[in-house]
Amino acid sequence: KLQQKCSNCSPPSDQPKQRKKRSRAAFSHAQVFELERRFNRQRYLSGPERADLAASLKLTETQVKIWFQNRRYKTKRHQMAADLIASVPAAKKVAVKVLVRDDQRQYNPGELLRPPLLSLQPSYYYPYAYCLPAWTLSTCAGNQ
Amino acid sequence: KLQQKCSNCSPPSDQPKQRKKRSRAAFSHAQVFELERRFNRQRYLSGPERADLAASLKLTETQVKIWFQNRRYKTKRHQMAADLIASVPAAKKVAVKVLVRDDQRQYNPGELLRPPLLSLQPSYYYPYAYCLPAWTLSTCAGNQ
DNA sequence: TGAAGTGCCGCCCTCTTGA
DNA sequence: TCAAGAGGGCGGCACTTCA
Repeated sequence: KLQQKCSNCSPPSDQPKQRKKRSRAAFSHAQVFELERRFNRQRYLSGPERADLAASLKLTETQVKIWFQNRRYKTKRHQMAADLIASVPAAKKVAVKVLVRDDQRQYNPGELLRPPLLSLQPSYYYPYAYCLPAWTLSTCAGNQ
Repeated sequence: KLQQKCSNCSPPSDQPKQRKKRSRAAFSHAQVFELERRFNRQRYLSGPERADLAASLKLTETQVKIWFQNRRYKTKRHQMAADLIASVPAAKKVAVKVLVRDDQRQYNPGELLRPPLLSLQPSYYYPYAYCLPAWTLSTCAGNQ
């Protein structure tokens, strides 16, 4: 765990690394609308789904992937903030008593930065689920 | 592929790295039987499934994970070998004509190193699929 | 022989940056 | 503001090791 694997790998550095020239693409309203609509339906995309969506929106798969990633994170932060202000008023909900059964300690103000780990959401979370070896194909293909 | 990223990372090397003393655990017949039985049913385990199985077999989750990984690879090698010898005798099966409908080209002997990509298996492939944030919990918890 | 080691890939999460 | 960069984790695949 404390290995700091490759933090400074390839240190000989012949090139100064080129800085990459960040571009900040700024998607169109239509693109954002479609992404938002899809996100509302599902929070994670499989490989093929991502490819289709990217193609239909004229975006790269990476852009779609990153957009969903950022979108998920944004939602989570808002959720955390909402949970925070909802729990501060000292008005304990009954539901809370049930949900935190595995963690009985009282939360100090500082600790509240970490979310309850059991959000008040329904099932909500749904990390990636593939059902086809599509990614295997692309992986093998790109594996020069 | 020809990157050898971290082959000689951490070169200052204060310690000679301790060699790790590989132990080669050799699972019991009962454990292997159960693993085999499960593998016959599903080739990939989700996080919770892995945890349950590991607990019931008195193995670590890593051991179960690695066992499935090795088992998959072994199966794949055998499959490749079988495909190879099955296609060499120039005795075209009828089934083949149907299964490769999307790829009409004739296979040259050299290309046969790459498997048909449409194995003779049923649905078979089924890369990991989660449905619960269980791994999120452990990830967050173990996050230093 | 087969569990474990090694290296590389991809996706995820978290936090930060800068156009 | 928000797409993208950067760091760290995890599982997978392809081999290789060696008890």
